[in-house]
Order: sequence, then C-alpha cells, then structure tokens
Amino acid sequence: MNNEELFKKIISHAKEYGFIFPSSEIYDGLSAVYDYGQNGVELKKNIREYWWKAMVQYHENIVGIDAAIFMHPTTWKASGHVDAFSDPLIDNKDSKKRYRADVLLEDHIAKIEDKITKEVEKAAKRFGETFDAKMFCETNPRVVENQHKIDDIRSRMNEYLTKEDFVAVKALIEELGIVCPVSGSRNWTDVRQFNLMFSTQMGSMAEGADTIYLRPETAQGIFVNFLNVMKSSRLKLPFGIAQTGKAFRNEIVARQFIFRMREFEQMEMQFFVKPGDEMTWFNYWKAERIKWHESLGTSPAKYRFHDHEKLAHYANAATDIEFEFPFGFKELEGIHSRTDFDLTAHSKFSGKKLQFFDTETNESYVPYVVETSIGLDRMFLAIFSSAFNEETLEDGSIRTVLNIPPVLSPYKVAILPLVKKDGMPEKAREIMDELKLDFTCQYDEKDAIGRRYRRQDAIGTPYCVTVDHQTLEDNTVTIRDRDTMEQDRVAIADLNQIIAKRLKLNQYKPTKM
RNA sequence: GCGGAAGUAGCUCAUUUGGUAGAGCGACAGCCUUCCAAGCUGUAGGUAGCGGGUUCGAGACCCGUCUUCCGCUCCA
Repeated sequence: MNNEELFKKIISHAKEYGFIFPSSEIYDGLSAVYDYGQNGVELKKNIREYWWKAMVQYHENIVGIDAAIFMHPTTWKASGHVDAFSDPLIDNKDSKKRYRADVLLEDHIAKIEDKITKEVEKAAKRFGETFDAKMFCETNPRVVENQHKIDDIRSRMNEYLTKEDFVAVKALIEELGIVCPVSGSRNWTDVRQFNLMFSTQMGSMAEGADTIYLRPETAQGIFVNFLNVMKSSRLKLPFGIAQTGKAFRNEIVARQFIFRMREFEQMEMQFFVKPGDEMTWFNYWKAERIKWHESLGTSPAKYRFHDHEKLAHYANAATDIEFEFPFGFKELEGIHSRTDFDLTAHSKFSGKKLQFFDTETNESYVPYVVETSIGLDRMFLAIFSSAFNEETLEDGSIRTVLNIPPVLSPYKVAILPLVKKDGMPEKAREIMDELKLDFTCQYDEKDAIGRRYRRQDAIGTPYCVTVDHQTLEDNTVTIRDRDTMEQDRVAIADLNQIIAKRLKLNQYKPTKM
C-alpha cells in the first residue's frame, strides 16, 4: 500500500469512526474546514491536556491564559501582520510570477514619470539657463498629457483599491497594456485580495463600525497580556505564558485534510528571558519539546529538526520539529527565538513600558522571547496517522487498530459482559459505574465478544475489561491489552489502580531548568 | 490559481452499448452463544454531490458548478 492509499484510508477511518467529519457536510462541506466528532473531540482534548500539563502544571514558572480571539486592531499593526498579509495580488499565467497589483501600476507610473523627466532634461539642455522647468511642465503638450495620465491612473487606482473593486483594477492593468517583466505577456489572472487575516465588524451598525480581525496567531494575546500577568503573578524572569486556542488564516491553498485548515488551534508558550540568555533557552526548549513528542511512543525516526536559514522579521533563531506524515515530513511545531521584537513593537504602538525590572542589577529591560508553537490539529493528525495500523494476525485475518498512546485515547476502558445473560450485564454495569468516575468508559453487550474487541481496537481503546463466569464466582475480571491482545485476570477491586498506573507509564517529565 | 483523478446507502462497490437503483459489510430490534470482526430472523436507510442540456426516457451522454484527493504554485 502506498502512502496515498494509506492517507485515504486514514481519512475515511477518521470519518467512519467519529473522529473527523467534513464541516457542514449535508451542504457539501466547506473547503478545508472540518469538525471533530465524538471520538475526535476526546482525542483532541487529551492532546491539549497532555501539552498543558507538560507546560503549565509541571513548570512552576509557566502560567496559562486564555485571551480572546478578537483583539484591538492596532495589535496587528504592531505585530506586522497588517502590512505583511494584506495585498491585492495578480499572477501572470505565463511566467507564473505573482505581483502586487498596486506595485505593477506604480511601476507603470514610474515609467511615465521617466518620460517626463527625460523631456524636461532635453528641454533644459536646449534652453540653457533661461529654462523654467515649472513653466515648461505646465505648457508642453506632451508633458501635460503624460501628467494627466499619471493623475488619472493614480486617482483611479486609489479609488478602486479603496473600494476593493479588483475587477476594475485588473481592467486598468489591461487598459494600460502592462506586461509581465519576466514573460513579457499580458496573460493575467484576476486580481485577488490576498488577505491572510479574516475580518469582521465590531458594532452592529454598518456605518462607523470598526474592522476587527480574527487573530491569525495566538501569540499576540500573550504579548499584550505580558504586563498584566507579570504584575499579577509575581513571576520573575525567566517565566512563560502558555495558551491554547483557535487562530484563523485565510490560506489561498488549504489542503491535506486537517494539516492546513483555515480555522485551526494552536498551543503556544512564550518564554520571557533576559536578553543574552535566549540561545540557552532556545536550546533548552528544543530538547524539551522533542522529549515531549518522544514520550508519546511514536518512533523517533518520524521526527526531525529543520533549522530555518531564512529567518522571519522577528526572529534570530528558528527551528521546526517536522513529523513524517503520510504525505512526507512537514512542520508540526515551531521553536523560535523572537528577540524583543514583539514587546518592543507593542511598547511603541501602545506607549506602555513593557519591561521587566531586574532587582539583582537594578535595571529595566525588554525581555527576549523564546516561543514554542504547535498546531493542535497537526498533532492530532500526527498521532492519528501513526496510530492507524492494519495488522495481519497469525490466522491471516486483518485487524484494524489505532495504537493511540493510552494517555491520549478517547476511551480508556471498555466494559464487556462475555454473554448477555446470567447476570453478567448487571455486574459489568456495576464495574462501569465505578470506573467511569475516573476514566472515559464504554459499555458494549451487543454481538460476539471478538467483534466487540475489534470495535474498541478501531477507536483505540487501550483496555477491555471482560466480565465472565468466573467473575460471578470470585469477583475477578480479565483486562485485555489493545496492542498485545493479551489478557490478565485481576480483581475488580484493583482495576482502578491498575489502569491508572498503566496510563502513567512513560509520561513526560520535564528536565530541571 | 493551473493540471490530473474521483463523487451511487454509514463503509466497500455493482447497475453489459441510456429503459422504474442492488449486494456485501455495518447500524438497529430480537434469538442463539463461556474470549478475538464469519450463527439465525426481521427492520430502517439512497430524488445517484448539485444545477442545466440532449432524449419518449439519464446514475450512465454533454455543459456548468461544488467538494475531496494527487502534482505544481503559493504560504510558513
């Protein structure tokens, strides 16, 4: 089976067993938007909790917040998102090059301006010292005409861009006969507003309402709360602020199932450090995060670092943790040394002093930031796709099983009466009522026992507790392990403790800072 | 955005050149069953992705559109 087939199987398994459904499927779905089903929501929640514990609960100097998705519009000016992610773009179909439509028009204007300049220079030479450039420009018919052209183009361009009338922008480009500098052709696509950020209006009146963006990353919610948290928590550098939550990006091409979605969930931690210490912490978190991934038991060969050579405007070091998805190694998590870029920018735009006062040196300074940022949906896909297995058993039959790390499994225990008589269902219900207080449990009495085991395998339940005839005599049950299919006989009274102990096995423990 | 492939029941797929839409599995109800999906009986579930065209008649042919997957591109 090749990877493409495997990926298709994984996607249909996700749907068939209630992990992930296409959004609004009864209306044909919505491109690159997905809903988590009854089992998916549990797995996703467990991943989030596993991360949260590793970050917040296990580190005394890391706290969490939950910032709103809506933020003050100036946030995105300070962060650089407004400038970086909002342009009218047009592609040349022949050269496949993409241009900003306004830049193409400005270049065209510049060419006309060149013509005027040359005209003026020529005249200046001719008339010598008596030459009055201003008078010349106002009276020379060719210059006047070109100047009119420029004014016309510029005013129309500004009008169309303000109105976001991109059809008119394209028409203008075609009317002016602008060609692609690379291919020299006029074979243009439509002008499209490339705006990575989703926008909406705050205030129900259309007039006077402010444009509000849905956050394209959760990190800014942490930066704008830096002062609040520092002042209310008594934390000293180095310390971290963690957050999980939805972010939104209007990707041009959103693909590969839940790998690249327009609405997605991030798990981010911004670690504030003393300037100069950032590389030490960058390396600490690099090692720590890979350790976290490996604690989940997926083969280390599926992970690798990818150091950035070209750095973003805010970073002085950056690496990705890449995971081998069915469609190849792709970014799963980013670890970035963001310097003081964000706090300095917010300081400038807000006028607030976003600094830490170091009582050891009696100095105030803007902390540097080391960020770990992981896509929750991507982590879900990483876990789900590597857990999906079709095993060939000794008798040649095939078992479809999700080898999800037990700590992350949607259901921890299934309680199954061997047969639906002799009081076994009642006994099983009794056990279930106890266990469900601590673990997510499923009860199933329908069909043959073997089939019920396979049903649990398919959703990744690590333990099946079976009530049989012996149970009725001595209050013991069998507990079946999903991965080995082996069974142990244990006392009902010990079940809770045994399961709890097994779930804790190999769990992540942080390295001392 | 460009190119390729696909879309019939929850799933996998039939429906010979156009002639009133079917099976297996699954689900549900019941029977039978002492341990790894294969026993028996019954029930439910589809205006064939959607829209239009050709035709006496379209799941099938044509056009459009939507969605998904793959490659390129883009993004990070």
